[in-house]
Amino acid sequence: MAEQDTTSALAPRLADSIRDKLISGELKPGQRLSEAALSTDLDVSRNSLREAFRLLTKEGLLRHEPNRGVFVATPSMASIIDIYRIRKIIECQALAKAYPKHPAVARMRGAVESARKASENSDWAAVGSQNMVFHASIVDLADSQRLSGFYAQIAAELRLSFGLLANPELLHAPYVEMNFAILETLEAGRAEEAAAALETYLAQSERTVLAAFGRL
Amino acid sequence: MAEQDTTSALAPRLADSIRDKLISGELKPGQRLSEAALSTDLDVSRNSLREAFRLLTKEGLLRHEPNRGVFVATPSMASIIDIYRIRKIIECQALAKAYPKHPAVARMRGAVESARKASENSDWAAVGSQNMVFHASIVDLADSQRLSGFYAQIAAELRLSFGLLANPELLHAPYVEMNFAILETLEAGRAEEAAAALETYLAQSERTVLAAFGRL
DNA sequence: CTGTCAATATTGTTCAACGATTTAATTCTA
DNA sequence: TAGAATTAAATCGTTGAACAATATTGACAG
Repeated sequence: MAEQDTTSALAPRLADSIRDKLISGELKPGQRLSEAALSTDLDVSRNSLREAFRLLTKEGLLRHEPNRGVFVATPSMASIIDIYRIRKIIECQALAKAYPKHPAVARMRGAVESARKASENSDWAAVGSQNMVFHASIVDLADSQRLSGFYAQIAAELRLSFGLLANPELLHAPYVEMNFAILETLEAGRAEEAAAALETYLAQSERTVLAAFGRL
Repeated sequence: MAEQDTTSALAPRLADSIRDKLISGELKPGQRLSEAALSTDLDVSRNSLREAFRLLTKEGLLRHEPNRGVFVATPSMASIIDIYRIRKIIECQALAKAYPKHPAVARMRGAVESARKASENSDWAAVGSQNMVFHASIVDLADSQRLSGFYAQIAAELRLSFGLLANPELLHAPYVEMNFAILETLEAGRAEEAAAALETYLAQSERTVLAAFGRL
């Protein structure tokens, strides 16, 4: 990997590191994160670690219980519904009003192509990642830094939910070609139509995820 | 005021306290916040204060420069445009798809009524606050905790911009009756029409704010 | 088995310290 | 005197230790 960036502050780097472990599933929902244990583990002081905890708590990835510690957030049906509600509002609007030659369209295309290759290799984790890139790029169409940042946050939270679910193929594979269709429609200048397709997509995806979640 | 809530953690309370000072204008944009000075001022440790700083930085209210300290965020035209872009997407969609008997509608009505009273008394600060309550309630129509939280954040950032501008009457007074009209349209079951009116409203408000900002 | 109470562990907060970086002041040179 | 270079002061970044407050555990009595 690349050498760590010592220029930036420690706490955000710690938060990045922990976030990766959360998304990768190394840290499991509900698990308690001991300040003492983690601080010696990561070789940082308790104070620095606590600063990182605050950031992740604000992102919704950790839950803080006073005098008891921080825990990995436990996804629920309610949180999944909440997040999909937001996705429908933000992604569909961003797409509906998009300029077909926006720079983010290139990123959408790149994500679709990468997802196809990963799909051929049955690398479902990569398919999932590229799928996320595709949708983040849709939000980028709205040209709002803050909105993109917010979306990145709820996307991370959603990935936490995905981590709980078995069968990643079922969760991601069917959507590669739907993404492609949406992209084509957008580039053809029919943004409204693409947005309608995306809404259908999201509704279907939500049903799948909730069903899988209900099976736990 | 009420006695302080010692049950909750210190850092969030500090953040609340500082946020109030930011919105009220007690702390002015661009101003540097010394850790040492503020910690003795508020009678807390530097560590606790730093935790509060991180929270507010993540909210966009403070800007952090490595090894130089934190500064009150300086609103810019870019940030105002960014925020209005988000408002159009979120508020209009929330309103367009709203259920006319949603509990948040009552809060909208309360805000309109309070704003009218404040307007009669020429209490423009109160008019502005109630205006914010009205729009936050619109977002609540979408029934998404996360979305409402995010909106609260950008609303705070927008209030920071308002604080820079003179003539609060011009910024808030004209919109009281427009809010009322939107509310009536929604309650009449014409949500789409209300959303269209809101979009016009937001475009006009944005122009006014940007114009005032340009005069600085 | 259940409730009480002490012992233990963990978090919440503060303080002091020190290296690193920025900012201000001072000195030196042309 | 103006400007550049150097030194000194202030501030941040991070750590470690300390102690109070709270939560958990385990022993014990009934």
